Amino acid sequence: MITPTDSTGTSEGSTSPDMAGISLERIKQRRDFLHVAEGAGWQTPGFILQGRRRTACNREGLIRIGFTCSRKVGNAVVRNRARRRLAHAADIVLPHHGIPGWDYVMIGLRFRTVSRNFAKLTQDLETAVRRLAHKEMR
RNA sequence: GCGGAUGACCGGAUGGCUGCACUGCCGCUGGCAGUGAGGAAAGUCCGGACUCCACAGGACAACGGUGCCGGGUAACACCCGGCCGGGGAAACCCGAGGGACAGCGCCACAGAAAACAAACCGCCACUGAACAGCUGCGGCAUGAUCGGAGGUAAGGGUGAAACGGUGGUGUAAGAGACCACCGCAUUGGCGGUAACGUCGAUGGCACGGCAAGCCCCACCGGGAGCAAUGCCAAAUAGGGACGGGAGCGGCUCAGGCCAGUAAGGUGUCCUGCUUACCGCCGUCCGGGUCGGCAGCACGAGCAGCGUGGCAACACGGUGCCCAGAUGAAUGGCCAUCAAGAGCUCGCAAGAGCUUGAACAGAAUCCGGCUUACAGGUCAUCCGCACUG
Repeated sequence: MITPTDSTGTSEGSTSPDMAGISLERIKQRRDFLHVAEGAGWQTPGFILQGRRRTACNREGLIRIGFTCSRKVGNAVVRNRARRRLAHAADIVLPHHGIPGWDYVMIGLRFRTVSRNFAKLTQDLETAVRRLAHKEMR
């Protein structure tokens, strides 16, 4: 019920000219995950978001995003599904609401990441991004 | 038709929109096309392939595994066929199924007794005592009670298991003491490749169970694993080789300023000289972390055909190429259709609505085993009922 509007939203976002300066990249190195984990965190009903501004910001318009779903989330099928949902939500939200120059990590939770309504999952991500920015200011 | 047994199979289909990974192409911030999970991909329990290490001669010891027979296989703890034992009315199912005179050990509870014989309740005759009975008064083919010294293991009861079983002869009562059948042991014939079966003879019961307690016997096994292993190789630091490399000022009254610098150390005390060494600079070499590439998908491969074989399987020829990621792709939604399930209406045929799902995700690759699994399909067989 929500996904058709979501999918058209992403297609508009990726092709819109005002978002041309922002690009997304996946975090794959363990030391990057550990670096982000030292920053601020915010728990939502569907996941935990960690975020940190990169110190050596060589590329200004870049947002990096990583996903982690440990074995506590469930078996392999459930883990893959949780990771895909988080990645999809990040593709929708971060080009609009993410702060360039930041690294984010989304952590999946047992049962809740998979069962959470997807529209609410995207809203959670928006508020979490704002909260992290607010925490960083203080 | 109902109930059951066994074996095999499927694990929604089609279309659209939109994502992801890899490959190829193009007019390359992108676009197009192709391909993209399973029967268990799982558990990581066995067996291999392939690497490296060790030994390069295998054996012995230790440790681990396997354990009826024959066959299949690269190999196996797997598969096929058979044997034996147990279960079932049957189809069929289950079985770590070698050795208990090589040795050690154990046999709880119950029971009299648990391994070498014995005897609790019993049964039996003998004998002694007193009592009763009978008497011809000497006693007794008498009855029951108590004691003594024996015989016996049939019956009772316990147990997973009790020193062969059932029936008879026999006896005081009994007992393989004897007989018949069965079991057992030894032995011979026949059938079978064999496990084993079968027929007979002899013996006369001796030799309890547990080897899934240790053990013995036979056979098998060197160790570690794709994060194996090989190649390429940046920055930083460190190692080695070769080469290079000698400077000491000026201004200002002073404070200070300008210029230059790796310019300093070691060598028997000092001075001078020298580049002998370190530190310094350059070039090269080797090791090596992150990373990249190979290993890595044409293989004990898949489909169907033929031949041999009861079968597992083998052989032959035909066709096909079918995931390859590395914080790890293969997803989501919609529509239509289909097996099935539920509810309502209906005598029924049927109609309407809802649902349309399980276990679960490749990670070097194969052969197995085990475990999980919504719903469904097919074949063969057994029993019962019905029809003819």
